[in-house]
Parts: sequence; C-alpha cells; structure tokens
Amino acid sequence: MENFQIQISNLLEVPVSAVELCAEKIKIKKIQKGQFLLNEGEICNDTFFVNKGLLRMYNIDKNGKEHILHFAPENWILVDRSSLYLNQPSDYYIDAVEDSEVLVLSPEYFDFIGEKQPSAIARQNTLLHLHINSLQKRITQLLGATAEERYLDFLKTYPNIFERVPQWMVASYLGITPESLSRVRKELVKKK
Amino acid sequence: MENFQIQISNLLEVPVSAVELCAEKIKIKKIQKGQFLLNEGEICNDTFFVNKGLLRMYNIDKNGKEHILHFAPENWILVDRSSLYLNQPSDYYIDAVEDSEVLVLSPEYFDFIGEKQPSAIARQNTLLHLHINSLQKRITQLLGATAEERYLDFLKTYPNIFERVPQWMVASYLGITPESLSRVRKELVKKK
DNA sequence: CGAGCGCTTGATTGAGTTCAAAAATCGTGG
DNA sequence: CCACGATTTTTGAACTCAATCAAGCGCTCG
Repeated sequence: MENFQIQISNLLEVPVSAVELCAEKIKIKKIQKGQFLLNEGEICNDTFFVNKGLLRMYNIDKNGKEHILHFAPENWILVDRSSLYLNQPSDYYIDAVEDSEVLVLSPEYFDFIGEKQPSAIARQNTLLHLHINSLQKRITQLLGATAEERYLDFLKTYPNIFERVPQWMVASYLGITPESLSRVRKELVKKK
Repeated sequence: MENFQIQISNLLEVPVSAVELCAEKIKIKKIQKGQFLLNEGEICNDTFFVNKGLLRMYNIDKNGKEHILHFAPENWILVDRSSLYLNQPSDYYIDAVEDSEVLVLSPEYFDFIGEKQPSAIARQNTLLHLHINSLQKRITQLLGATAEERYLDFLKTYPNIFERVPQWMVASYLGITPESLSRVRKELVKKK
C-alpha cells in the first residue's frame, strides 16, 4: 500500500479501506521548485495535499511585494477555499518551494469518499473550522504582536520549516523586510 | 409579519414561508450598549444576527489592548465559528456598541431550517466561504497596506459605520493608535 | 458646573524600512 | 571538484511611519 493513502486516512480520519476505494480518483502530481499549481486570476479547482516537499500560497500587492499567507509542508493541505467553493478567480499564487509531490484532490473526490464514509464530510467541516481558527489568530497577531513575537510564533507554528525556506520568504510571511528579520534574529541570539 | 423574518429570508436565500415555519425557534435578545453576548473563555453557542444596532467582536492581547476582528451592523451576522463548531473556548469578546436587538440563531435552528429547505445548508456554506474570503483579504491587507490604505478600505467595507462608533474603535480595528488615526484623517483632509 | 471621556495636537521616541554594500552561501557548468 | 556568478544574508546609516507621552479642547451627562 502506498504511503499517501495512510496520510489521507489520517487527514480525513477514515479507515484506510475507505481511502483505497477512491484511490484511482486521486491524481498525483510532481512539481519542481518554482512551478505553479495556481496563478492569480485562475479558479482554484482542487485541494492540494502535500505528500513530499513544501508549497506556499501568497499574493502580490500593488507595489509588487509578495505576502505569504500559508506554507504547506508534508501532510498539510493547501487550497484557496473561497475560490474553490465560490468559483471565483483567486487572488493568490501557489507554487513549490522545494521539488514536491502533491495529491490533487478534486471536489468529486471528496464527494465520493463522503458517500463511502459519511464521517469524512464532518471531518472536512472540522478542517474548515480549524482553518478559520488559524486565520483569526493570524489577524489578531498581526494587529497586536511585534516582529519578534510573530517570528517566534512562526517557529512554533511551522517547526523545522525555517531551515527549508529562504529567510526572505519567512520575512514575507511575517510582513517584514528580510533585513528586519535578520536583525530580529540577531537580537534573539544576543538575549540568550 | 415581522421585519426580521424578511431579513433572515434574505440572508439564507430561502422563501419567507420557510423562515416562518421556524419562527418560534428564534430567540430575540435586546442588549444595551456595553453588554456582552460572548466572553473570552466561553464557548460560542449561537450565531447572532443583528436586527437593530451594532456589535463588535474583539480580543484583548497580553498588553491589555483590544483588537477588533469584526463589526456587525444591521443584517450582519456575528459568531466565533471556530468556537461554535469545534466547541472550544473562544479567544474573543462580543459586545454591543449601540443598544441593539439580535436574533439568537442556535445550531438547532440551522438544522431545522435546513430540513425544511435544503438550499439553506448550501447557503450557509457560502456564507462560511465568504467569511474565509474576508479573513484572507484582511490578512494580506495587514501584511501589505499602510494605515491610510487600511482606513480607506475600512470606509468601503463598513459604509456609514464610522459615524456610529468612537474613533478609537476604528483605530483598534485598523491596528493603529487613536492618535495615529486622527493624523491619518487630518492628512486625508489636506490632500483634498 | 465639573468630572470624565474622546479627539486633537505637539514633541519625542522607537520599531521597522530603505538604500547601499559587504560577506556568506548556493548552484551550476566546465 | 572547483570556480565563478547569482542569490541570500548580514551589516551600516539615514530615514519614515506610527507609537508614546503629555497637554489642551470640547462635549456630554450626572
């Protein structure tokens, strides 16, 4: 049995047997570092489950600056839910930070597995609400916390990811310049 | 027929007749300015539909500062969805900015109206995804936009609300100090 | 009328940006 | 495997936006 079936089983909290029934509905896609799964203006048609590698989702503001909304390492999912559900052009890009392998989960896939295993539907709703929870926390953090606090929180939220992405991407996630992040880190070393 | 039934009918995009069937499941609550519908640490058990008045949802950071996540004027809904769905203690407060009248919509209410009118369920999902959309936009805005840009965007998002709330609350929504907002506004007057 | 609250204004401070350049690291082709 | 160019990170100096601290004004409500 392929490893990814176990991961999907964990994600959706359904028996592996149910996942196996839908195995042929999953497309596996390998993408190289820098390649895109979603471009601004496109409709996000699928949910991406990261089997190997690391993706990010970001947008570009009117000054041409990138702002990263999420990273997604192994076993995370990445999707612009509002574009997917509402069938609206997305404001975001999704690309690979490392050479990656993703499982492309279509809405039909979720329908199908929901039929086989109704609890999967509730689980999707839970994932949706966990997502809302993280978005809300991110907002209150951006409203109130300093660059240093946000950086420390990033390290907790994404353990072991700092080593895998260029530092300027972390800065872009935090909403500060790469120079500022470099200084924040220098200060933290001094403190210890 | 009461006005609020028409509003709920609009919100859920179902015939007024379906709303009427569930009318007795709705609790109407009047709350005075400053009174709370949700306290930090409590589980958010209901969705609040603002029939009259104006509410806000906010949290308090470790320095004791308030950060407003949402305002909700007439015909808007307000709820900590992650607390409601996941049954987790909320990080947020909900209170009345003006004397208000809210419809307390329990999960059972939504179940009930969903049975009478299945399209209401899909509509709830749409509302959920519109909510995600607005949270995502807020994050990218906080990551990239200046205080002035955020203020102008607030005026668009919440037309006619500026006049109804103290200016320091708007500042708290924008993530700046009241003094800064005062200066931002002064600059905007000069520009014209 | 006076106390309190909200808003403004001024002076100062400070966190983070910008611009510039050096240092370190990465990656790719020879 | 090394070398060279490109990218990333660090550091420095000047600057800017917004925060802080403080004072004063105006309004409201008891």
